[in-house]
Amino acid sequence: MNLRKITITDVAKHAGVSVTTVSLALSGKGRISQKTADKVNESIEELGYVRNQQAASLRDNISNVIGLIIPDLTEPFYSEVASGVSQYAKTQNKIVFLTQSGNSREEFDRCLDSLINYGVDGIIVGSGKFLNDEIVARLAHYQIPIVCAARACEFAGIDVIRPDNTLAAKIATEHLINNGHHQIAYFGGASHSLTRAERIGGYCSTIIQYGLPFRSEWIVETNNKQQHIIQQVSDFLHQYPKVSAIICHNTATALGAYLGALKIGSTITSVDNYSYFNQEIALVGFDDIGSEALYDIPVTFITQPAREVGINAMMKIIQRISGDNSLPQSVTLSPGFLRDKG
DNA sequence: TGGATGGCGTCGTGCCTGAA
DNA sequence: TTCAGGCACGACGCCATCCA
Repeated sequence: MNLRKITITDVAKHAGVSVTTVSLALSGKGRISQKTADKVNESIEELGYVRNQQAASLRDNISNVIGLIIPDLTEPFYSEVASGVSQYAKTQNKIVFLTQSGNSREEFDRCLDSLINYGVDGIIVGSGKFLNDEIVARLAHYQIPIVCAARACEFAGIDVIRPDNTLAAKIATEHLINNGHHQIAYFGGASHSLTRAERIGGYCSTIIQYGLPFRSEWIVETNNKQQHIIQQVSDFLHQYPKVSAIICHNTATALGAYLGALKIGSTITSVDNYSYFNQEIALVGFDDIGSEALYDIPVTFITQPAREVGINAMMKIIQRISGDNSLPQSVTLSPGFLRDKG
C-alpha cells in the first residue's frame, strides 16, 4: 500500500494542470476559469489532498503558531488565561503551542528554547518572573514578539496584560465598609507576591481613605495549605475578636478562612446580612476558580478577568506580529463583579 | 572536515500563449 | 492589439549528501 502523502504536484498531475494553477485555484487569487477551478477541486477531493502547513510556513515564514508558557496549568487563573488565548486564537486561525514552566528558571528557559526552535510567530508568557532584557533582546533577534499575560508583572520592557489587582482590592474593601465593617483584615498570599502587594495597596489605601484604623498585624501572610490557614485564621480571630471581615487573597484562603472561623464558633454571614452583635464574620475573596465549586460557602467573590487577560494578550501578540512597533503597553483589566455565593 | 549543492512543498511574480 | 489563462522559476529553512 502506498502511504506517500498527496502533494500539490499529485493534484496538478491528476487535474492535468500545473502546480501553480492548483495553487491559484486553492488561494482563489489568480485568473483561473471556473472550469479549471472545478477540475482542480475535483482532483483535490478525489485524491484527498490536504495543504501541507509546514511547507506553507516555510514559504511564508509564518507558522501561525503562538507559543504559550504557563507556570502551572492546575492554577485556575492560568488555565482560564490559556482558555482565553486559545479561544481568540481559534477565531484568527492560529494554533496555540502550550508549555508549562513550573517555578523554575531552567524549565522556563527550556520552554522558551522549544518555542523558538519550533518557529512560533509570537510568545505569550503567563508570568513575568523570569523576564529580563536579555530574553527580550534574544527574541527580538529572532523577530519573535512577546507579551506577558500575568496576574502581575514588574518587568516593563514588553506588553503586559493583567488584572487590576489594586482596583479589585479597593472594590472588596469598599464593599465591606459600605456594609458596616470597620475592622477588616487581609489574609493570604506570600510576602514576595507582587499580586498580593498590589491588592494590599488597594486595601490599605481604601482603609485610610475612609478614615478607618489600619493595623499592619491584620495583614497576614499564609501558604496555601488548608490546615495551616485554618489554624492561622482561628488564632487570629481569637486574638482580634473585633475583626468583622476578612479579605481573602485567593479561593484556597477563603475556604481556609471559612473553616477557621467555624472552628472558633463564629457564624459566617454574607456581607450584606452582617450583624455586629452575633459574632459574625464576613468573607470576601478574589475568585480565581470561576466555577460553582464553592457555591455552598457564604463568601462574596470578586471575579478575576483571567479569560479576558488571555484574549487581550492574544489580540496584542497578533498586532505585534502584524508589525505594530509602538512602545510596550501595560494594560490592566478591571475585575468582573461582586458575586455572592452565600 | 567543511563548504557546496540539491531536495523537500508551497506560492507569488513575471512572462508566454492563444483566442477574440 | 488586448486580455484571460496558464506555466516556469525562484525563494523560503533545514537537512542529507556529495565532493574537494
